[in-house]
Amino acid sequence: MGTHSKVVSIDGIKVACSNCSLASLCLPFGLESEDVDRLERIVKRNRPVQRGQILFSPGDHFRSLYVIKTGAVKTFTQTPSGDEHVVGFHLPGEMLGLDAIQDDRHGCFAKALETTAICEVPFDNLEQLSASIPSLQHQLLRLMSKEVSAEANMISLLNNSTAEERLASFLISLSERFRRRGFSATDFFLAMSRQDIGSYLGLALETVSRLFTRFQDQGILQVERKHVRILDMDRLRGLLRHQTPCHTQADKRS
Amino acid sequence: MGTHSKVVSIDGIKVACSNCSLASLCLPFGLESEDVDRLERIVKRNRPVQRGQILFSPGDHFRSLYVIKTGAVKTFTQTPSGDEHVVGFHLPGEMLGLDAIQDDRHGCFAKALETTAICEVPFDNLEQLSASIPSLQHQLLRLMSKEVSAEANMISLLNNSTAEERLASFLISLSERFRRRGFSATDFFLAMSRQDIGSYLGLALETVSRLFTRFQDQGILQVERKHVRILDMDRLRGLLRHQTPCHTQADKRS
DNA sequence: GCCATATTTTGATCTCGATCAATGCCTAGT
DNA sequence: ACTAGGCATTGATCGAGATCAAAATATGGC
Repeated sequence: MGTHSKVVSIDGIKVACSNCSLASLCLPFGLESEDVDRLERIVKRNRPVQRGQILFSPGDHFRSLYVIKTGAVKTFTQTPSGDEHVVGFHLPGEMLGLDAIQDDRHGCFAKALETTAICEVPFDNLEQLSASIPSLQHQLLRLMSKEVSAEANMISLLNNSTAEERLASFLISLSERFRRRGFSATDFFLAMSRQDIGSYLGLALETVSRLFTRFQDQGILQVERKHVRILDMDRLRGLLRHQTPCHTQADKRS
Repeated sequence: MGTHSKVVSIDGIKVACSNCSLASLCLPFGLESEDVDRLERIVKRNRPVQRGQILFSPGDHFRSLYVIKTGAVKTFTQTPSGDEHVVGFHLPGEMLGLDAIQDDRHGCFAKALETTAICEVPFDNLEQLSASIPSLQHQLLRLMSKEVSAEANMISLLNNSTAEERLASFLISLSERFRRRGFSATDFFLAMSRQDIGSYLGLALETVSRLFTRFQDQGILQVERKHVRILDMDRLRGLLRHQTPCHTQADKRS
C-alpha cells in the first residue's frame, strides 16, 4: 500500500526487471523493453529468505531457476558422513539451479548466507517464452555457457594451483564480481566462513586462515574477520599471473 | 557414388541423424522424426580428422558446436610457458564447444586422440531451429545442464579425493560411458596417454602409472599399456563408495 | 550483561603425492 | 630389420598442505 506499482513494494526489495540494476547481468540482457515486460510477468518475487534458510535440497523437484537480487547464497553437497562440500557462492545477478534442468531434480543444497532477496523464474514458462523471444533464448544459452566456462576455470584452478594461488584467485574473482555490481572492488565483507572458503577451494580452513595472515603481513590485504580490504591489487594479481591459461579472461562469470 | 542416400557414404562414416545409434544421447533425443529431418538438414558432416589434428584453438571464432560420432577428442588449454592442461575427454555422442557460446570465442584447444568422425552443427542455425522446435530447445538446454553437472562433479572430485579415488572415478566414468554407447564396460582401450590422464585428474603422470600398477597388483584391473580390463568392478567402486555426495548419480554425463 | 557455543588464529607434526632420476619398452621412419 | 624418440614404469627424496591440538576471539540467546 502507498505505492502505485504492483511490483515495487514500499521497502524497495521488489523491483521490476525493467528497473533492476542487475538486468545487464541477467535474463533481460539484450531484450526489447516489451519483451522484458513479458519476462517480468512470469517472474515470482517471494519474501526474502533469512540467513541459514535452505532454498532447495538434493532430490527436490526442479521447477524454477533462481536469481539472487540482494544477499548471498552458497550451494553445497553433503556426504553420507555429514560433512559439507561447497560447490559455489552466488552473488546478486547470478543464477542458481542450472544443473537441475538435466534430470528435473536439484543436485545440491542452496542456503542463504545472509538475508537474501531472490527472483524465482518458473522454468516451464521460461522455456515457452524463450521459444517466442529469440534474444531471450540466446541470453539463457549464454548464461549457461558462462556457467560451463566458469566451472572449467575452477577445474583448472584446482588442478594446477597452490593454496596461495587459489585464495588469490578467489579474492580477485570476488572483487571483480562486486565491482560489476556497483560495489567496491577493494573493500568488502565475506558472507562465508573460512571453513566454507576452504571447502570451496579444496583447502583446510587452517590453511585459509594462515594465508589471510600471510597476505596481511605482506601488505597485500587488510583483513579483520569478515572484512577484507585489498591494499595492493597488482601484487595480488601477480600471485597468479604466470600460470593462467592463455586466451582466457580472468573471470568468465558475468 | 554407388549409394542412393546423400548422407550415407559408401564407407558408412556418414550416417543420418535418424539412423544414428547415438541419437538418444544427442540433439535428436525426444524429437519427432520430421523434426529430426529438419535438424538433419543443418548438420554438416566433414571428412574425419586424423590423430593429432586440431579442431579449434583458443580465440577461434565460435560458429558451430561439434558432436563426436566415432573416435575421441581431448580439450586442453596451454600456459604461456607451453604446458598443457587437459580440460576433458570426449567420446561418441558428446558435444564440444558449449563454453564458447558465451563470448563467441573458443576457450581451449580440441585435438583428435585418434581418427575421429565429427558432426558439425552451425550454432546460428541451431538457435533458429530450436525456437521453432520446443523439444529441440529443451534437449539443447538439457545437454548444457548435463555439462554443468558433470563439471560440478569433477570439481567435487578434485576438491575431496585422493589420487586413488580420482583414478577409480575416472575409470568408472569411462566404463559407464562406453557401456551406454554399446561398447564393453569392462574391456576397453585408453585413447589418451598417462600424461593426459594425470593432467586431467590433477596428478603427476608417475602417480597415474603407479596407481595402474597397484590396481593390477590388487587384482582390480588388468592393464597392458593402453588396454584396460576391469576385473573387479565392485572393488573399483568400493574405492570411492564412502565419500560420494548423496543424491548424486555416479555419472551425470549422458 | 553474561555465558555457551561457534569461529578463527596459531603452533607442531606427519603424510600423500610431486619431483628428480634412471631404466625399460613400444612405435614409426629409413 | 634397426634405430631414434616418445611413452611408461620404478625408485628415492622432498615439501606443501593436511591433520591434530590448543588458545583466543566473536556471536547469539536469555
